[in-house]
Amino acid sequence: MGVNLVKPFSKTFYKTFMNRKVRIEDVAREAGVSPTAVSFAFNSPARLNSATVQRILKIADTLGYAPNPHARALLARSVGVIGILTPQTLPSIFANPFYSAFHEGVGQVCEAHNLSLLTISVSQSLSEAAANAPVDGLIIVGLNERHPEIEVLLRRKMPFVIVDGDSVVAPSVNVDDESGAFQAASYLLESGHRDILALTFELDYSATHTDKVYGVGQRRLDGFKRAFEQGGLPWDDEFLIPTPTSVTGGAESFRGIWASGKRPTALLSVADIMAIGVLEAAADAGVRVPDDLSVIGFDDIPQAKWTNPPLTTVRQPILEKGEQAAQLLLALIANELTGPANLLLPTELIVRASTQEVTHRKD
Amino acid sequence: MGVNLVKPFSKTFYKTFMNRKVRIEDVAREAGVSPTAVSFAFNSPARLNSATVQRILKIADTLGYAPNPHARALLARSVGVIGILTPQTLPSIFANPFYSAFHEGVGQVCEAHNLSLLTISVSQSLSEAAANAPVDGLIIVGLNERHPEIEVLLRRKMPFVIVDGDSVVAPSVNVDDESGAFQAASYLLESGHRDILALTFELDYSATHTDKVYGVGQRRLDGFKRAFEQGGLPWDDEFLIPTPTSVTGGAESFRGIWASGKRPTALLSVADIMAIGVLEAAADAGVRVPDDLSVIGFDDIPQAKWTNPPLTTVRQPILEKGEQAAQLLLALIANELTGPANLLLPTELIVRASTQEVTHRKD
DNA sequence: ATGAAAGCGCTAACAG
DNA sequence: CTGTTAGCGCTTTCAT
Repeated sequence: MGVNLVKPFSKTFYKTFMNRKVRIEDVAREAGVSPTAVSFAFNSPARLNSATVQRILKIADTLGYAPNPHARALLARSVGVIGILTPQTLPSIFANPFYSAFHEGVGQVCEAHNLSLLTISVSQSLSEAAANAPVDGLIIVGLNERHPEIEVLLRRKMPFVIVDGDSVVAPSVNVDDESGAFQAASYLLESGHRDILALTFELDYSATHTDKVYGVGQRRLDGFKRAFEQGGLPWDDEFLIPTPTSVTGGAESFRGIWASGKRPTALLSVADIMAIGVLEAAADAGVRVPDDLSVIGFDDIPQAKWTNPPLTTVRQPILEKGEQAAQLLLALIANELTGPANLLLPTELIVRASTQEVTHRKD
Repeated sequence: MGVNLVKPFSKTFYKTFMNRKVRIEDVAREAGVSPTAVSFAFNSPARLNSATVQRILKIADTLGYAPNPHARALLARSVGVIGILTPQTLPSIFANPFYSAFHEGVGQVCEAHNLSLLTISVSQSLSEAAANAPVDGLIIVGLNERHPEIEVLLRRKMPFVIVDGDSVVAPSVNVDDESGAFQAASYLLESGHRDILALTFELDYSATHTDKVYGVGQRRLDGFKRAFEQGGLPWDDEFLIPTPTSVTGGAESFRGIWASGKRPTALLSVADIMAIGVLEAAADAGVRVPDDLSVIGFDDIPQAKWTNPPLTTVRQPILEKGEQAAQLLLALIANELTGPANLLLPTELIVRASTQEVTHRKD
């Protein structure tokens, strides 16, 4: 039964040592059974004589056979992978603690469902990247559903959920950015600050897919403005310092501000990582936080509490955001979503040591 | 030419609105051409009359067609995805700054080659997880090539590179852990410390796939021991405090040590995140670092310099490790690797403020 | 208990 | 310039 495995010139034996993967047919031939039997041995062993199953499995193992995941996915219409798509480069995603925490949340539910997580590289077209990705569904961060590239996905029936973006058709998860920003700015105002600058996301006019400014960035700005109005401080767009979303970006903005001669008593930042850069650059420049300058961030990434001084910031539940997004996506894929699912998670001001009343200012 | 798209009962029209993805055949029918023509329109437009291409593309767009990535991958024997496999849960990977930096390095080269990055969930069998993953190759972190589950991959001709693990057949990237650990311990010894405890990785006997202790963990321990020998301090396995690889793990170990009445003058840690937990717990307990306790980490994750006080640690080039691993993997996949490729990257002691001479100790 | 045959959706020789 | 045909590797009725 079955050709002896070690027969020197067995075609299968030969293939095993060539740079070609072993297919189901090779195993079948070597085991003297049909491909069907091999498939059964792997997928429904009960349908086969258990001795046969053993033999097949053993031969498969010897040959180093494993079912081709693409062929499987093609047939099963599912791969066990969900993707995260966001208009940023892969390295900048992984360098960003916000995304680490977000991935952690998504990872929790992936782990529970034994799914893997694909972080998608978007070099050119978003929709193209999405189309080529071997995923069962997508979590799209920082883009609006109405974005032309995203509408394509809708037409393609690719299941996706929107995070940090406007959405009515697709499920979505957002946090109350406006209110968080309002709290942050109000807190500063109430502490007596009247000379405040705001580090904002950059508006990248060249990238049609960057909607940050109309999404999260805009909402945070709206919150700042509302607080200013309410606090009786006229808003001026000159308060805005577009800053790269990174530690070094924040540091550079601080240096730029100081170099220009401006001496605000407080800095509002739309992201903790920028604020951390400010802290660092301020320390280097001998500017004391919070004595000389109050700094307030946004996100409450884990390291916000480790900074020196610990960062006052607006907490958003990043991990939960990831979890909810993943949960929503799985429900969508399983067709278990009845009705709209647009979540709005709360934000909360966390006062730590990087802010203080303006009256304490040394000069 | 081609059925009117909006004809109410066109089969394709119907499908478009059902929950079924549009296939190449649907586009072909609607455009009145063969599937081949549609394929050409997407993949080699030059081979078609440009008017035809336009028409096909337009119809494809209207229908919301995109080639099925699984079918494509099956045929092309490539998906444009590389995977990272490590015997840890997805959330713990993303929560770990070491992996963030590592992913960042891998992400740099992925981005350059327009590849996506799959972080694989390993619930049960490693080899099974690897087999089911739709990837062109794997970066395996923290496991030896000789591990039985990994040997399977070798037989399956799955291209992979080993990181932080022993390897002779597969390409690999390691850092000089032993020497780094030696430097760290020697530094402490030379600073007069004689009462030192070491936070080590946990040995998980239940998980056959956790080789940490025989790999990186063992090498770091070896370095510590050599330094002790050389420093004339007899080594005792009692110095070892197995600690979960997390901030909270480190904090708990600190509390455990203090609760047990031990008062070492210095703590050696095999990972920065554990050391950060120590710093935190020490601050909470009113133990001053470095006055009461010197703490030294390993890895030099980005946040090591932000801790309070900034952490003395052994730097390993994490980002470069990821980069090199990815580069090696791509070369392997492209069959451009001639001869063995086993990289050993250097480590370096970075002295910051969490350590000082023992003579300064207050008691 | 096992196998033959059809087909998942796509691409690429090879014809015409 | 366009279509026919034959798979890629696997699963799964349906038959035996």
